[in-house]
Amino acid sequence: MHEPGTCQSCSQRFNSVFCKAKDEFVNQINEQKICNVYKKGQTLFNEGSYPFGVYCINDGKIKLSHQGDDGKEQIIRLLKAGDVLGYRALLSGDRYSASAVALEDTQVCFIPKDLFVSVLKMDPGLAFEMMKLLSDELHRAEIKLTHLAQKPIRERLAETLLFIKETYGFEQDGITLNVRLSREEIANLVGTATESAIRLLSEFKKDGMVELDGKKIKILKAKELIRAANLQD
Amino acid sequence: MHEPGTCQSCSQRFNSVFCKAKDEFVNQINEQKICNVYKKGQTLFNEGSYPFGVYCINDGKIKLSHQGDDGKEQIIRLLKAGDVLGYRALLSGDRYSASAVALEDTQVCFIPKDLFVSVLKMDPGLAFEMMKLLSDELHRAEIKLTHLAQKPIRERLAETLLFIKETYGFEQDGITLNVRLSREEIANLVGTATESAIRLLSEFKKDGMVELDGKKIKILKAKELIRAANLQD
DNA sequence: CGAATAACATGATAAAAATCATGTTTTCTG
DNA sequence: CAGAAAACATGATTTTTATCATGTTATTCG
Repeated sequence: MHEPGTCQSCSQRFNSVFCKAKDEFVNQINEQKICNVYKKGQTLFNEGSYPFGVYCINDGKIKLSHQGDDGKEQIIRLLKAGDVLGYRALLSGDRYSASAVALEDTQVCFIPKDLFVSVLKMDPGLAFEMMKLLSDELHRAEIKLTHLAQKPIRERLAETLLFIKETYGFEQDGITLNVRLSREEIANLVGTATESAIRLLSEFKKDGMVELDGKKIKILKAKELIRAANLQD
Repeated sequence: MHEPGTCQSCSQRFNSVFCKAKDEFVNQINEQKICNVYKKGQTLFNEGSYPFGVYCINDGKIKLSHQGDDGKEQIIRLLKAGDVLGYRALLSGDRYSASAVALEDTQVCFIPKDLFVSVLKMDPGLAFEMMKLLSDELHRAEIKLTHLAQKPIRERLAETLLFIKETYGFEQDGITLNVRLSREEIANLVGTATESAIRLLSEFKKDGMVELDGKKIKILKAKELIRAANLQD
């Protein structure tokens, strides 16, 4: 991980919600941004606290999770370089409804609330991208909601593995998922008990669909996994 | 239900996402809007088709639902006068991911896509309200997602009844939910089997929390229902 | 390095929820 | 209005999933 440069030359600039933002505003953001590194396991913000701005991931991985009423974690989003977080609460005028924790050492730029809001008001391009982002997230949430309500855990686990693949891709070998998640985190992504996730992962392994080596998960038969996920869309 | 007037004088104007929109744009919308009445059970749009604009409910009630992979309905939103629908797909540049069906005779105004988008680009007030709306919906979806993953059906049913109350309120008597939903629809809102919803409603009745008279549901003990929903937030 | 702790794994059991079956009531429709 | 269809209700059964228990393997940290 190298030092962050300017927003203008940021490798993620055209890969993020800021892709359509005017140069003039990108310059303003560059001047006021505050870059920071969060070590693996560190918290960016906590559910219940007030947002003071948005975070833009330069490099690394972050999980966003809710605390269920009984204290159980539910992971609602996985974020990577180019992703922005913290906007939901800010736009709703709410406290954070989720906590953000780094899954590995992660470099993020913080953009203060007032600046973000004022740019959003002056730059329709950014505003539109923001609406698109929100709409896409809403879509994803609604699909997940339907699957949680209707699909058995085995299918949801298969789907989750494919989702992790979509989000973080593979390592150089082309088959190992490029993120390390505990079985508990996988369970909290699927929405099930940790033991159930472990058990089904073992089944997938027995069926030859995946290979397990500690937290390294290799996808051996993506097609069968897709079948196991039973996706129509 | 009376004839729709102008958007300028619409009873829902300041009750909707258009509350902050400039008069100039409201006038434009008024000129191009197309009003329509949908009978109970009629479909406004279907999952999979392309959006040509957004719908603004003047009077009535609408359900938005997904089709699960196995064909089972999942109701993702309940809408009432003042609510707008169809924007998610439009902003994502997608097809509709849900179908909209009138729960009773409903009057809606249709605003063509191009007009809506162009106003959205020129009116930051409207754009901001739209972002707030999307953020709020996203929030709701994420909470529901967590509850689907973590809470037993009994709690979710209690929560659903309270949600219906929040959305549609009571009839004049102050205790009867102001909407008629079939047991199957309630189940599809809760995310459970119809029989389970029926069974638990009977339990709630036996416990004296609700009174059932066909599709009329009376909330007798709201406090106990809140307790049964086991809400921390 | 080695003890302590956390994560992983798996079997046994219990609880939750879906499905199946059947009968009743309500609603729709000719 | 009567017959048909749909919705509602409830018991019995099966399936799914969570929980509990216990042992093993990794990780962390002094």
